[in-house]
Amino acid sequence: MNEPQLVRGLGEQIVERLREDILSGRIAEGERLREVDLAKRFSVSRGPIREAIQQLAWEGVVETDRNKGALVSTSAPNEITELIIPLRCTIEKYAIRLYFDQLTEDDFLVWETILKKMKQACEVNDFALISEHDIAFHRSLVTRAHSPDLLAIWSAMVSRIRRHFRESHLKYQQPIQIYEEHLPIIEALREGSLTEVLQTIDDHIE
Amino acid sequence: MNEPQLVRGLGEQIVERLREDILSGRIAEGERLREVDLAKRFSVSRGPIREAIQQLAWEGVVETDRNKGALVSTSAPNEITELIIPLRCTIEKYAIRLYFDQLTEDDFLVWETILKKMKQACEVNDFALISEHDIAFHRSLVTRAHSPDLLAIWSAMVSRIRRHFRESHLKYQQPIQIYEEHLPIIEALREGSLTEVLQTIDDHIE
DNA sequence: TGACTCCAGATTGTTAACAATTAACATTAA
DNA sequence: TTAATGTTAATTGTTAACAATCTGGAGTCA
Repeated sequence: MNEPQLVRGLGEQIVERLREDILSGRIAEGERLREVDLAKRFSVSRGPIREAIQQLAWEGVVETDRNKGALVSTSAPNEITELIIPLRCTIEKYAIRLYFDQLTEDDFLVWETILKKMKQACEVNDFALISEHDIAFHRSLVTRAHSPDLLAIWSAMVSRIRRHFRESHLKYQQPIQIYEEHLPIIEALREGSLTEVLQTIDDHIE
Repeated sequence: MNEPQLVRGLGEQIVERLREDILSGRIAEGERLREVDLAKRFSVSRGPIREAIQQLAWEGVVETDRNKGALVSTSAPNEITELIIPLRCTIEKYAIRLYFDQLTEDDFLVWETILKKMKQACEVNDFALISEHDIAFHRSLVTRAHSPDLLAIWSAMVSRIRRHFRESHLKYQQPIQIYEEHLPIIEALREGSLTEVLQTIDDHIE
């Protein structure tokens, strides 16, 4: 059934916990990550720690120098966001074009499940969780194309603007609006033409 | 002087050798990569091998499943190339805009050095080497912006179309033309306006 | 025959010890 | 004092052994 990883390796679990710690600010910018410290903290050996750090390094969350270990990246003044957003938009629209005429009810089930969770997160003002579900939703728009290459490129971009996601959400006075802004996309996918769908993506990402 | 890594770790060396083996076809598509075999072949332990495989995995050269190891990716019918090329073009132009008015003679020295090597590779019809220098040149257009994020995104894309680079070069009857097509870029950077430079990039990547 | 269970070998995941490199500090000489 | 040079502790790079998981086939039963 192609289950998306029931059991995850230690490395992947550590990636998630470290990324959350860093993005939330619990681990400060510029702070040094020592392998032995992390190994002790997570009660694992340095193997999975090194695996996690390598992953975070290409996400841009940390920077590594040979023989000098890893530092938490200082978040660039993200002017780069203005480049990434249109690129990301291009990719998501490209992905949708690939499968638009093959949509099934299962696809909508996946999307609606994610949006339901996002709604719940909105109702309790959990901005970190809102961001994760927001990213998960857009990611699912891409994964539906079943193209590892497409997903990899999308991921490379989004990992660089995770902070932007969080910060932009913080501006909403009514978090539920974040949820509501996603509804037109699903609606268009259900009932609209391809052109209309692509337009809603443009409007949404803006 | 900010030397770009004199000594490289075993992992990185192995990445290069494996990537070359795979892209050149010496390791076939779909073939399985066993860690112990590779460890024996390169006379290292499995640590650096795992590091290399993780790197190749996000480049899209191999695919990994948990507890099942790595397979050489079957090169997608790269329709995705038609998406990546304009994206790549956008990024390179964005990068150049960032530093266009700060160019120094050192910058041209770097580019001319790469092009000189490319010319030599063209003269002996070494297509693999031509491709590497071609990629190195465009990469240097991006690295000059000193933005790790920009470089990471560019790399994520280019690693997916390395095969495309090689195949497109093979079509040239006079390999030296590949070299010559890069000259207008340098010329424009030296003497042209920003608009003209961006136009040569568009023309070159097409 | 066909589906199922179980076992053994192969392979990856994880760990802990060892080696190489770096960074900080003390020492020395100009 | 200041710069250069050892020296040592801390840290990362690498290795090899151990644990967990998967794969494929022999055997069993309906």
